[in-house]
Parts: sequence; C-alpha cells; structure tokens
Amino acid sequence: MVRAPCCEKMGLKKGPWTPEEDQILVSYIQANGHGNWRALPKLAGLLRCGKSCRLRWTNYLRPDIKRGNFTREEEDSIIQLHEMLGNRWSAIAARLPGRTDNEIKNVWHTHLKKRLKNYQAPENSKRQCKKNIDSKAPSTCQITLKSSHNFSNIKEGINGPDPNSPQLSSSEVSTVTADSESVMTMGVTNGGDQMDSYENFIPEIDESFWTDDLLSTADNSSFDMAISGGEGQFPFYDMKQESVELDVGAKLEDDMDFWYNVFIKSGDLLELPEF
DNA sequence: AAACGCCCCAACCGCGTTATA
DNA sequence: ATATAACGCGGTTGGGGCGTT
Repeated sequence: MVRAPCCEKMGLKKGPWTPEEDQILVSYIQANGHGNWRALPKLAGLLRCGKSCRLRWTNYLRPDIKRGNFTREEEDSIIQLHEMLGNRWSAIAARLPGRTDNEIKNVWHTHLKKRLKNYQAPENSKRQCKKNIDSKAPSTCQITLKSSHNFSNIKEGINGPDPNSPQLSSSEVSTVTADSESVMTMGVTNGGDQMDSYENFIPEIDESFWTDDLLSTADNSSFDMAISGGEGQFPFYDMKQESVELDVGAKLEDDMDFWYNVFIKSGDLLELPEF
C-alpha cells in the first residue's frame, strides 16, 4: 500500500499546541463532533494535520481525561495489567478510566519499569511470578503456596465468571485435596485445541476481578490467587488454589513459549512460589 | 550564575488494520 | 476483489524543566 505521509502538505504546523489552537479544536468538536479527522483541521481553521488534531484531542483535550498524578492503586493496576496484556497500552487504558494509552505508556517507562526492577520483597497485598518455559523441552513445573488458612472447602475445578463460559473437563484439570495444610494441586495440559476453549474464558483482571464474580464462586477464605497463562493471549486461570502444577510443552509447537503469571492478593502468604 | 546532564511527557512517526469507494 | 483513505496503536523523539556541579 502506498500512502502519502499524513503531514506531507507544506505549511502544516507541528510541535506543541498553543492554548489558542486548543480552544479552536475544543470549540469545533463540541459544536460539530470530530467526524472525519482529516477534514477537521480545514473545517475548524487549524493549520494542523488531522492526525495531530486527533492525538491532541484523545490524549489531552477530551473532557473525560483524568488529570494529575497516578495513584498507587492505578500504578498497581498498570503493573498487574501489563503482566497480563504486555505492551498493549490501549487495552490497559481501557481498564483505567480517564487515563490514555500514551499517559500509561509514559508512566510505565518512566516510573513503573524502574520500580519493578528494584522490586525486592513482595508487597503486602500482591505478588506476581512468571516463568517462561522452553517449549522444546516438555516439562512439568509446580508452584506451591502454603498458607495457614484452611482450604478444605475449596470447590473442585474452575468456574469462570460467566456461567456460559466453557468449563474445563476433569481430564484437563485435576484437583486433589492433599495434606493437613490443605494443599491443592491442579494440573493443566496446554494443548492447541484446548486453548481455543480458554479464549472466552479470560477474566478482566482489574479490581472487580478480585471482588465480584470470582470471589462469589468460592469460600470466604482471605487467600486470593489467580493463575493465568498460555500461548499468546489465551490465558486460563483459577483462583484460591494453593498449589498449581502446570504440565506444559508436550503439545506446543517448536517456537511457542508457554508462560504463566501468578497473581496473589493476600497479606497472609507464608512463602513465595518456588519454580 | 552558568553549564551540564538527566528526567519526563507531549507529540510525532511508521505501520497494521479497518472502512469505503 | 481491489485500491485507497482513514483510523488506531505502539515505539520513539525532542525539548523544556529541574537538579547538580
């Protein structure tokens, strides 16, 4: 596809916007909507390209944009969502009302990346663990979390927040109630066909993830945990499990990486997962 | 007070995707 | 079905602000 650069026309202004330009853009959009961005600057009387107008509006002038520094909660959410979604800034922004992808991207590169690098001890409320496994070497790995809580009432299997979500069969998930510490083991085989069934199974990992549907499906235990993993964007998850065994690699293509994340929201954990 | 270097963030660029003619 | 226009996203940049020397 051959396309002329957006601002190829001579005479179009670049660089920082002036308050006068902002006012013209805001007034025009309030009166007419943005419609066709490419046509907008000419109609509004701005010497800017449509792309520049769109960016200025979506990243700065939109009335629903939240101003000011990010709260600790927002930063935690970004870290957590980034674990889940990677550099999909717009997807992360969609889960943070009032924040733009650009803003989140900036805050990630300027603050959060450093914070994670310096991350020593886990925070009180959340821990995240990750492991990439070479798919060419089929393997089983196990993470075990121990807690003083009683998990004897944990339900077997996985229940998604949507009752219409596909349920994993017993061959895909085995749940074993173990010793006196109520250690639970779940094995999940990562096969290509099976992963399709997980696609509609992905929870929205935000604060409501921890407090709404999923929590209502389990006990009143204060130990909350979610496992997500898979190839590409097809994670599976479970929660309120103490020990999770992941049988991975056997059915993966050569160049696939298997990954999983562990999100834990509890101040009562005694040990970090061992990989 | 000047010079320097680092940090931050608004804005730009390039490219993939989607819509439309 | 194809070409083109428009949109949207993620990566990158550049310049202003600020702290340090």
